[in-house]
Amino acid sequence: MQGTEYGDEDLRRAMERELRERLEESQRTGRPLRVYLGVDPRTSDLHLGHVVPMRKLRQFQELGHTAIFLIGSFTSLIGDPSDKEKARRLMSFDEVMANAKTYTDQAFRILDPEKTVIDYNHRWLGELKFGDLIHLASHFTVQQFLARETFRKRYDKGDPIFLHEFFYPLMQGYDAVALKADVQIGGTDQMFNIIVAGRKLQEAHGQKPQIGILLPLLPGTDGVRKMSKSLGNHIPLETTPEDMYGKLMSLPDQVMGTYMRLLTRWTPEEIARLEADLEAGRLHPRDLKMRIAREIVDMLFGPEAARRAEEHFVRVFQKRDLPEEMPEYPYRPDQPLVDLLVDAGLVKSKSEARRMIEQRAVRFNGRVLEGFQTTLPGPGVLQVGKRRFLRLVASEKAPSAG
RNA sequence: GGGCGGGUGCCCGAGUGGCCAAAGGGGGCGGGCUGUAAACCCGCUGGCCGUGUGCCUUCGGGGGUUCGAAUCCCUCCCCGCCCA
Repeated sequence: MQGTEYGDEDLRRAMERELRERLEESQRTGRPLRVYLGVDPRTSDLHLGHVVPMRKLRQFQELGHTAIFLIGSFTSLIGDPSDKEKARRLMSFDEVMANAKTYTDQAFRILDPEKTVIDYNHRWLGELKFGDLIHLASHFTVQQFLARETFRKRYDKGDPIFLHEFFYPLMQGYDAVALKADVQIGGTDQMFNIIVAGRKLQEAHGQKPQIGILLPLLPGTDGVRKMSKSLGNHIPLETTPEDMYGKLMSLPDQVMGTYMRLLTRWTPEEIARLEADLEAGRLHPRDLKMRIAREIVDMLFGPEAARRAEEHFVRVFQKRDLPEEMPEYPYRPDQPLVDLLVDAGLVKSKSEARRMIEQRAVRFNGRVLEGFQTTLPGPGVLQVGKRRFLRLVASEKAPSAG
């Protein structure tokens, strides 16, 4: 149960005991445990925050248990209210399935594709009748829901709480029933869904209640709030090793410990040593962060990609050299700078282009450019800010006469 | 269904006839500095061009009053509270 977090000693002890018993039983009977992790495709990206529970799932997988990666094709329609202080938009099934399209590919960066069971909860949630819902709901009181912090806050503030939001835990709880889950993995914000809703509904259906493994939440790039795409503080899995490395380097120093503990493959002893070195001034914070970034990129993309990502970072951000590779765009002698920046996609609008020029953020071959209507003397490297680069190349074909 | 309060830029929020492209904060971006795309400091943050006391679009939707509306009126939609 290393690395778990329950916020309540009794619960922790109970879960530890039950897990031990269930593992022993599994060993005795030869029946692997059914361990599941559910992820809602509210967006198209999985991110580093998802990696934490996925790695835990992978551990069970390696021990020979059945790992189920559940895609919340139905729960996503509502969205989990557990971690949000406002109601979420209802989504359409098509939208959700479109988002889910690459989820499995992304997940297989961590999970073993050969051994992972992929399932979708619309298969059973979509089949429930109104009467079934009434039965599920009858196991809970409104007070239990209102006691939850996120609903409590909204209630006190006079913010809307929609009735359908109460269905979310019922749905997730029923997932555990449908999957006959022995263990469910989730973040600490899943306490209610896993421990209350899931276990209660399983017992009501004559099943042994699942064991909840609750893992700490990974803070996002702001270093404070839970990583989430909707908060804009996420590091997506679907990106380049260079981008991931850079985003990791922009983390505030104070979350390095959390990242080491939750994401790296390092042992607690190694982490303790690194932290002691940091404390004593033997290890530079930047260097530690570079090691963390490299380790995480290595884990997800492999050692070679991690090495290249680090090189790129040193070259572009530390030495302020040009990146090895950059997008190309045809050079046109008559194209005014403002138009060029927009057409090439370096900025979103001409107004932004003008702002960038005014702020002396636009460089050509290393020299700051001035004047909106400036045209460039020839092919070369155009740069906006520190990280937007473009190689202007002579067109391969001469422009057709006309 | 009734009464009251509310719906403002990416988010939160101030503004209750002109000084409003709209305070302040957050986020984002840029510059400086650096140890890094941390921290810190400064600036920018609707669009368009002719960069000007410029033009266009924006304050839930539609309509109106006015020389002029985020602000007033009508109407519709949505949310909260209380009542039923």
